[in-house]
Amino acid sequence: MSAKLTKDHIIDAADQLFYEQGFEHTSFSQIANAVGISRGNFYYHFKSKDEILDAVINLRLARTGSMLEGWEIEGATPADRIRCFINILVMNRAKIKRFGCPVGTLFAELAKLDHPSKGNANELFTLFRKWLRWQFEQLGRRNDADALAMHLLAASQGVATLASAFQDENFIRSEVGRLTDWLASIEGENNAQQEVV
Amino acid sequence: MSAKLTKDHIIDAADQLFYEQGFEHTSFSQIANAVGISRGNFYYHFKSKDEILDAVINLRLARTGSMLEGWEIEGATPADRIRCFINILVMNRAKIKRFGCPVGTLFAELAKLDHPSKGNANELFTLFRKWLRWQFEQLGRRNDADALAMHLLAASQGVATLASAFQDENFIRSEVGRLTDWLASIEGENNAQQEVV
DNA sequence: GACGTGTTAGGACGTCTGTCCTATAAATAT
DNA sequence: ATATTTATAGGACAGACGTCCTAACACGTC
Repeated sequence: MSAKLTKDHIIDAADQLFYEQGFEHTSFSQIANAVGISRGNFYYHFKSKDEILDAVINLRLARTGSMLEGWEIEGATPADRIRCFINILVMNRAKIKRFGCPVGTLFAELAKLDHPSKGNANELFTLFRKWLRWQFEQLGRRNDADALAMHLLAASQGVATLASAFQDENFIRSEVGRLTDWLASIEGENNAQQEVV
Repeated sequence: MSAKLTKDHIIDAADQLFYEQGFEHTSFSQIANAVGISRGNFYYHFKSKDEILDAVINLRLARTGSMLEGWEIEGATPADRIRCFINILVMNRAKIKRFGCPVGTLFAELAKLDHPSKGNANELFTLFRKWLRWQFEQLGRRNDADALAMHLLAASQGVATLASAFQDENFIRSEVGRLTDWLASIEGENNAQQEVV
């Protein structure tokens, strides 16, 4: 098998296991079993477990970037694009219920470990934050776009945490409803302002 | 030293270390060092690490219960009591920034480990949920008290997560402002309703 | 067919973990 | 003062971990 393929398989398997079990709780043996290679083969592809973690984070960053680009095309208006973000809570509700938010839970773990890659993991949050800020700016909220982005990010993190704690998918739906209404009210305010101007 | 005291010291030290480093990442050696006893002495007080975890959770449950009882006395109105809850975000902002919310991060870790004590840890959330629900009921929101309680819980979890991720205490302050306004609007609605009736 | 590079399997190494045993010291009761 | 319970220290134990070495396989190229 080509090295590139095996390496990608390792990263994919690690990505999933880190999400479901956490980084520290996942062992080389488990990843090796998932990929179907021997434990000793890792050193050829990665010098350490931390290198795998970095690769996983980079993978997630790339995938997140693609997703955001996709929404840029999919959503006609800034509000539509923000709704894409809000709706991932519903789309991924089953996994969120079981394992929480991939971004939030990874960061929380690395923060407790005070792990060197904590900063890299944080880039995932930053990616969403900047994208959302940009959308709110386009929506006409230039003064408080960042605050709105942070508020929305925090709301989605909270929803994911509680949905997981109480094993409640309906809570996701109802809070997504709230957020959608909140966004609509912002949209309305802005349109009203534009009409006035 | 009396057994009771040593046991309490162990639980206290474990409580702190579990919060700062996580449950799995904290070893017996670390707890022993913190307390100033030998590693081998644990077995006399606790049969396993999981037993220490349960003791820590019970300690947190007891402390949380006392805190809620205190707010019951401290706050004159239901809204005042809910404001006590909102304000712990500001009170504990330094620790939240460094280690996140003690309730949320512990649950997230145990959920990933699929640990038997996951349910016990969840009781911490339930304690807050029921107390908040009761306050919203007293505030006159009998129909949606639980939804409001969940919403407020989720909001505080999200604030804690992002404050930790972005190392931003100001974000805690601004979101607490938002939540206080939100609560005031609920209070206002309810008073208006009462005036109508 | 021999060669060299890229890739893999298997296992050794030292370290750390939670668990558990046993001997000793301290405290209490008789 | 002696006996008995309570509490502690120290270390043994097996297992798991991440790391790393080495031999062998698969592959094109000469």
